[in-house]
Amino acid sequence: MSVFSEVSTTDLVTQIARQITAAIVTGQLKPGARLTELQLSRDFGTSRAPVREAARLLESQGLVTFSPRRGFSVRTFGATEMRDIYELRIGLELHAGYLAVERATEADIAALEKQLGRLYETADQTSIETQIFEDFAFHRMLCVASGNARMIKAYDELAMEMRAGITLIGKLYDDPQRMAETHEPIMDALKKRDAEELREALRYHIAVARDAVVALFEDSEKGA
Amino acid sequence: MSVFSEVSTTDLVTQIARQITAAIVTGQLKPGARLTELQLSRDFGTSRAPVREAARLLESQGLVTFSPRRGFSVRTFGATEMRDIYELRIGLELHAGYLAVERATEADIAALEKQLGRLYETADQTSIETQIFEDFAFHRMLCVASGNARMIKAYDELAMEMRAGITLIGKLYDDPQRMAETHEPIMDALKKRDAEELREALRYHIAVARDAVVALFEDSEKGA
DNA sequence: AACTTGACGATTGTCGACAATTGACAGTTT
DNA sequence: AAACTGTCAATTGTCGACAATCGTCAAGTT
Repeated sequence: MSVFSEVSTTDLVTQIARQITAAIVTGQLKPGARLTELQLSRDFGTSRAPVREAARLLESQGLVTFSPRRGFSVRTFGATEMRDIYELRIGLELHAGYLAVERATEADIAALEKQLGRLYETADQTSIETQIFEDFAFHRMLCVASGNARMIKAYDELAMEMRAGITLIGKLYDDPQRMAETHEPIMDALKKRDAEELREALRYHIAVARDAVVALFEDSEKGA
Repeated sequence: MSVFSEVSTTDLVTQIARQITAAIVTGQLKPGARLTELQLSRDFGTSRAPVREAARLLESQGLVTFSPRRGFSVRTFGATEMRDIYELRIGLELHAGYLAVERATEADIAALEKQLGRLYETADQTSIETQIFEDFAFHRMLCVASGNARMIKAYDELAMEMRAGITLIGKLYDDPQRMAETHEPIMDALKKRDAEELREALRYHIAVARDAVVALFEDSEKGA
């Protein structure tokens, strides 16, 4: 074992993608905004090539859209799109839970309980982004507990889109404390390794989130 | 309404991505094979830029892997990876069926029945690829019938990986006729709009495919 | 006045070249 | 002989430039 740790040599594409992603999910870049390559390359102090590749990467993640000869734009989210995303998440996460009941290790469950604790800890944080981050981390851990790597990848893709959409709305959880509490039935069912109970707990939990998000989107669409 | 139809101006990236994809899913490019940009650009008669972008596109689809400073390689599939993929597909497609029971239009169902007919028609085809293609088309239509656009996208991503993996094995269905027949219970349940029956039909159908594929991969891994 | 045409600026599509890094091989030292 | 070091070919990372295309807007025509 070496005394030294590796030095990071992250390439430009990764760095640029990260920065654009951050700008989108934090709402600094609003949906529909055009991302011209020249402008971005000026901002980053690079040439257009890495910017293009980073943008294509984000396109595959569903954060930006691409039209030939028109370039990249920050993805716009509609109510039906958010409904679709959450609906898919239900199918995904219910199955992750089903698998986790059989496969979750004690370490997995311990990690989930610890994460549940973090939900309560951050409940008084004013930062919505932090709360969302911790909430997503909990659900991601459930996917990890499913023992299915592809499941995690699929969840990450969805989470990115959900995060961008939620940030767009600006608010979601009226009561963070209560939000944390609604994870308890999920935790209980998993600890009991009761597949059916976990299924229902998850279905309810995500459906509530779906309805809240979709309603907010529908309102904002009516208003606009 | 114009007399003329649009002329295609597909850009190089799309064309290149298509060709590489075809080469991978048909097995002409074997897993692990390195894709050097210069070589590819020579083959396609273009510069490296479009090749890089096409390769990154395929990476996001899971067909090729990318390592910094090492470039692109055709993705290698292992037994556990294929198990994960099929497992996720189960969660996905079961939920698609659940939604389709409520949302499928008569046109959706008619399209599915027509596609079922094509399964029988192509059952005597020697080309495995054609059979796989038609089979996948059937299941894709189920996702379409779910009325969830995001579901279709997720399925397409999975299908691409499944197709590449299956082609790698070279064979899958011993009896194409029987393969076609096993779709009947799915069709019946959907026509009856019986959610629970459809769920079980799909679960069984996909689980059989999963077991077959995983077994083939495990054998080939033992052999190698 | 409404429509068509033409030109212009902005932006993307693609290219060829150079710099940086990697992996392998040979040469050298102990 | 083993290990280390230096060199070199191969490949990727990045760049700047040119050509092609699109949207816009003004000018011209009916």
